[in-house]
Amino acid sequence: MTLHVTNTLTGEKEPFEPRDPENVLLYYCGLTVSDPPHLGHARSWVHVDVMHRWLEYLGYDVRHVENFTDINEKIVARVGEDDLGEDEADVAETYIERTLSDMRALNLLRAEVYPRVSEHVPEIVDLVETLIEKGYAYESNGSVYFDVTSFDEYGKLSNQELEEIESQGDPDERSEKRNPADFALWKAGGVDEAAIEEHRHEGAADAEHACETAQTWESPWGEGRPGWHIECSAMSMTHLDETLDLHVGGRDLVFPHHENEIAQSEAATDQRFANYWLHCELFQMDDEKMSSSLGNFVTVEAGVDQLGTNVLRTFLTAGSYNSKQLYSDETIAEAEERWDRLERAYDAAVEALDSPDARTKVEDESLRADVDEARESFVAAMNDDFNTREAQSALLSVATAINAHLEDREEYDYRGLRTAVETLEELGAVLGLSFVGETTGTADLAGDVVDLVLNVREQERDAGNYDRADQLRDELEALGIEIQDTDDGASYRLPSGE
RNA sequence: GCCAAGGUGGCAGAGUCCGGCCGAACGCAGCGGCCUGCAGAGCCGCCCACCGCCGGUUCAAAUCCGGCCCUUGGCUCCA
Repeated sequence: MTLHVTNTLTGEKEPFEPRDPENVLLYYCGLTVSDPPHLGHARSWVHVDVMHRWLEYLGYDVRHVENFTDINEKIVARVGEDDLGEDEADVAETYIERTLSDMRALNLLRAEVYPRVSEHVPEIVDLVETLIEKGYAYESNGSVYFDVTSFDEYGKLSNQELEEIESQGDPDERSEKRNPADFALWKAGGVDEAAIEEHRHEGAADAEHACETAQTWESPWGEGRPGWHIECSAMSMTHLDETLDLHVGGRDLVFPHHENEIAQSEAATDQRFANYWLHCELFQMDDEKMSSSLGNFVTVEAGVDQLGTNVLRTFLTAGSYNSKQLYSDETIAEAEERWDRLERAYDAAVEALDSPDARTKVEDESLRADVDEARESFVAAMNDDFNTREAQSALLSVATAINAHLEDREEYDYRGLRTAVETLEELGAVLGLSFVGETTGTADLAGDVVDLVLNVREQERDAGNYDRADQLRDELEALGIEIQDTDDGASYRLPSGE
């Protein structure tokens, strides 16, 4: 059973074969840092992170590169707003820091490099020059455009015919372009004020001033700024190779961004740009996608604060990366239940392992068989195009096996439980779920205080003062502390997230 | 208009590539039982699906083929 992935280029699910059997080159189209990251971004990040973790689990070394687009009109438009910064670079830096901190909060593995467009202008210029020399691009009024008619396979990723694309070109720019579908590799001059005006928020600097803060670079065609698409080609070639194994990004980038990346890269190198194109589907709000431009987003920061990393990651992987996912209070609540169920079973197993009864030689065949089976189905699910929903199901069935084993039992199967716990830890880690929370000093203290209250409650219960006992339980629950009475005393769970 | 993805139980969401083990997973909600002072958690069991519509292929179709309807995304701001 080997890994299979759905390749947008072919529309087929194919066996994954990296060029080098030991190393995988993974490029992820990162953010334009003009807004705080939202849960839609987090969904893609987490899925890419799970891909990265699974590839490592399979034994590959993963070289993972993820860019930041820090040159963009939308960034310029925010100059002066709040404390974002006084020029384009400041604003970008503010959001890059914010993004990296959000990524840490989501427990993402770090990429090897986070290249920035602003640091790769020379490479971009080189690439553009190559394209001009090879006859794929032309200069016009100080700007450089890619001539789509020169690249026979233009449209192969998004499955469109060139004439269809041509008819949709922006009429305002036709004058400079040979073909309306041609796209800019290099844009002459500074930033267009009108473009800034369009994206300005309240409180931002006026458009004229903002434009003045935007950086321009020298080039063979005069002062100017790089076009949007060329950056990813330049950066992925710089930090990885001319041919990538996996190129991942949001579904909304298929056209024009990825289509153009293919055209300019393959034209320049005569090599296939990426062997596998994977696209993450978007969040579905009521009847539209979540996006920065629609303003209907929840920030990653708010999501982590509200739900905690584990619940959030459970939510974000509750559907396959390449299927749309419904974003609603109900679907979030469901993810919370799924995670809680996992965590409760895990905690119960760990607790049982600590008890003296666990040292027996009882063997529970069905526990062991269920855990083995769960592991197999987890592996099969992940190998089948990173099916995280199925993988979660496998984890949940380990939880059920643990609970069933613990039910009405005097003696435990130590080895069986041990395996179950290790399986949850190991496979959970593939999804970035962490059962062993960091116990901070304050959490320990809180635990001690809760124990104290529970002791008092226990005395009240023994005395038959159930009203008083229930009151204490209600008050603890009002604080988010969940109480469970068991045969040997009450246990509790502190609120998750912290 | 063109391109792409999808329409599966009350909800959510796998399964569709490679037709039979799908008598449709996992979870939530609901119901019954056990446990319990009560509650929760948990266990066992159950309910709910003619798998968008119509036609075809086949011994056999949610899965393959054809047509239709609907939804969503993209069509140069987008993860």
